[in-house]
Amino acid sequence: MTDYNPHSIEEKWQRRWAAQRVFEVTEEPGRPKFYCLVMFAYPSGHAHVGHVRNYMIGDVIARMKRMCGFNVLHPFGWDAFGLPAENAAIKNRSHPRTWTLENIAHMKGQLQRLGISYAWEREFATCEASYYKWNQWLFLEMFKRDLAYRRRATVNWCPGCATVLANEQVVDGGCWRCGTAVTPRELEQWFLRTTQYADELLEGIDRLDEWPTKVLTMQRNWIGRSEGALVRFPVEPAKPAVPAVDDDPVEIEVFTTRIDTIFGATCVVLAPEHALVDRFAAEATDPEAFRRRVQQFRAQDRTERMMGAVEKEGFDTGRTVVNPFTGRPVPVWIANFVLVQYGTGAVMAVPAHDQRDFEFARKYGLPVDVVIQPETEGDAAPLDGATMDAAYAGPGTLVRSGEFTGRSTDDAAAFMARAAAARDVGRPTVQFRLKDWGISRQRYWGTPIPIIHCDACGLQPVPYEDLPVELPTVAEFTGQGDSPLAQIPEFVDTSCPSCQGPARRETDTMDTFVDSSWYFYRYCDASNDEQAFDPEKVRYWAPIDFYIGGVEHAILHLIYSRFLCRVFKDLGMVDHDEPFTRLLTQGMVLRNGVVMSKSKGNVVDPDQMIASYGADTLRLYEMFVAPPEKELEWTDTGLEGSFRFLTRVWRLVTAVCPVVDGAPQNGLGTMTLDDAHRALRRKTHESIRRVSADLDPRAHLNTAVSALMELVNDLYVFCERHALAPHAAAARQGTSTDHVSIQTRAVLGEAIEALVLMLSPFTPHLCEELWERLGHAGGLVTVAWPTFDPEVARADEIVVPVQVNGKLRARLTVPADVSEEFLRAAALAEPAVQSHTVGKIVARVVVVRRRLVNIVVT
RNA sequence: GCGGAAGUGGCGGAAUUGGCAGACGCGCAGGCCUCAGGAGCCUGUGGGACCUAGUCCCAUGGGGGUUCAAGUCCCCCCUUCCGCACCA
Repeated sequence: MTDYNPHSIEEKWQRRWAAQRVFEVTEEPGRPKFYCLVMFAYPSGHAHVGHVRNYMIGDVIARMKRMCGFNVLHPFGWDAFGLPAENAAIKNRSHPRTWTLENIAHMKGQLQRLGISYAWEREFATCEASYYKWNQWLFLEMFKRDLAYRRRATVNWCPGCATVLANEQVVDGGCWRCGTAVTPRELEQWFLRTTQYADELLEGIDRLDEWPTKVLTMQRNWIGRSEGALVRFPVEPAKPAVPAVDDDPVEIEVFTTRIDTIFGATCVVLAPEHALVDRFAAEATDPEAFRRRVQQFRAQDRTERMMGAVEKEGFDTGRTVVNPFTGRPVPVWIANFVLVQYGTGAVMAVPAHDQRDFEFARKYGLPVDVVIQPETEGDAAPLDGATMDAAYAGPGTLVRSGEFTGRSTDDAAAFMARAAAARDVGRPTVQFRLKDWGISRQRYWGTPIPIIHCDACGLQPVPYEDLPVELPTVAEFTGQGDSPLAQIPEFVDTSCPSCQGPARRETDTMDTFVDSSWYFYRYCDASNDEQAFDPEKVRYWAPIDFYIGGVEHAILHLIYSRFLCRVFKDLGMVDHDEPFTRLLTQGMVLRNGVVMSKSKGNVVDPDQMIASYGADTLRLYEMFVAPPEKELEWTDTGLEGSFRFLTRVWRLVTAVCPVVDGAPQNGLGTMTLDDAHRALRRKTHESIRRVSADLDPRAHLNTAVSALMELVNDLYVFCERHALAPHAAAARQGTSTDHVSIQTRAVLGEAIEALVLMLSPFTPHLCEELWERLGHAGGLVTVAWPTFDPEVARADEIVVPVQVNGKLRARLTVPADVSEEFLRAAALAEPAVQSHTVGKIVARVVVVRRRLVNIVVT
């Protein structure tokens, strides 16, 4: 018997898999497909054992599904555009491409050494023109349909990265990547019209029943649908002493979800950034003082203001508007707690029924007018604006609300919104927190936006035949100036496709999330240079059956992808509603209680682990030690335990090879077996049942491994009893198999082969090697997954616990198919039970067949 | 503040439908085998009590409840993690 030597085994099988292209697939109509995908990688440099965890999870599922007869697409690629490459280029005075390609080469080697079963022939990197050409094509299709548009907007500017960020990329007021506090900036920007699909994106969530609820909740919150009404308050003229800046009558439009409280609106409040603020300042008696106060609010830390950490402050503009429902004038204030980016940037304040408004009113002595009275119980006093100490936001009956007085809040809001529409002072509406997706980035290392600016013709799409607009090679990266592309005249200067006159290219590049929001379709047809993908191929493979990735993409990537899925559907290129049927968000890998990361200095390099223990040990350890969704605390001793287990498997299988080789397993059904043999068969079939269910549909990889460990433990006991290797005592008796019965050989053979097959998704190299040594040629990648016989898996004797008043008192060993009556009688006759029932009245005996007996005494 | 998930031995974690709590592994202890053991194999390992071959009690964050039966279902509270955060 030779020792378990992972290195030679792993190299041997990795070479063979590649040479025989065993993981490459094509469409096979009529054969069930399975699209297993892990989120592709940003090539940041070196992957650590935390990065590779999800690749290993995906590999277990892919390999298992392959054995179950599915045509499995399991591709990999690179999310290769992005800032770090550019920053590294600035630092090293090199080119982002160089840095990126080197990292890809290294990380690909790491994944290949782990034996992940990717269809490498479909690999691509998004920084290749053959990929981003289709980004540009997609952009133009959207531009044609008005789903991509340009407008001047206040955007989130990250001074650290010197670029714009989408709302989704601002985390706690800072840049999601570098953490620098973002600042507002006015720029012409490109947007994708995600709001067009806001309702669809929200409703679709209800059908994503194989996604973690956490992700669904986050998406619902992010979309932030809110039903309410827009109401216009006409602005009254400024005092005659101050000339109006212009004579247009103006209105302030507010969004409210509580139009039923509008009779209690005692002022209207504008955000400091509201469009009317400047005009009001100009028309104020002391414009300078007015502007100074506004400026104070605008200067307040944006983050803190958004997070409500700043005290509510405001001032009266001196202007009034008319409440369209009461006809009475109410003052207009400007306050720091009103957000310009939500709704209309103006609100009506109803202090009696909104806590924020209440606090504001109390601070500045504004009236608190109660217009909703709750259902009073008994003699509770009705609400009084003068004495309340908090707003009442609950349900009730409208009071002092004109013709609406007496209505219930249940339907008043909808009714009054319609009334506003009838009077032409407002309308019912739905607000979303979700905004259109700003995709302009003032950086080099991304997809150039294929638009040409012509002074005569305006925005002109680059003609399709001119795609791709390739990134020019930039000689040197300095990090100076706003947009690298804008500094390259050869790139910028072009001619208008429409009038042939001189024109300028757009110099913004696309947010890299555009690249990553449709790459899964490209895998289906990765080398197509005629179109983004052949819809027929995507029809075969999509949607993705199993998608694995980090929960950090719960909002950004997964909403953008769901959005582009709908765009492709409208383009007639896909026919499914949702791109990802099932989503698994894997947990992080920690070491010493903190997330493994280069900056924390606690990373473990997979290559070092492979050098010490082999890839199979690393794979098994990460699959076994925690469920996929949970965090995994890295321990060296745990890893050694996994190595020990594989050594145990190796010794077991190689030792019994001569015994089981050629054993007549197909005769098992007719053989007469003794108890020990039946027990092992039962364990084998029970293990097949458990492992199969644990992998699919449960994806409880850790319990699947423990079931296999149990099987191995039982096999060791069986071998010891039957004087077989690998036990030391047996080994001393020599390797002769003469004493081994045909029954033993058959039962053992069945168990060993099932073990090797079921372990193979976890530790494929080891299992391939063992499978070959068991006498099978041709590899096991597509060998059928073992099936179990429920009759064999069922125990013929079972242990039934007996409780008295819910406390365990005895155990009965009985035939599995025993009747309830027998169980009941046997339980009552048990001495250990009788000692607790003697002298008492048996009130009830609960018998659950095959589970337990509970005797209730009083 | 709102929403979500979770809380089980010394540790990682099991427990598909309410039915023997602690599978499997790590660690620890003892034994076998050995020149040796940081290899291998076997055994033990939630806590406590006692009349210690055994028996009994307690135990899944805390407290109530439903039930013959609760880690699992319901209510209240505590803690941790995550998400959203003045969204009108």
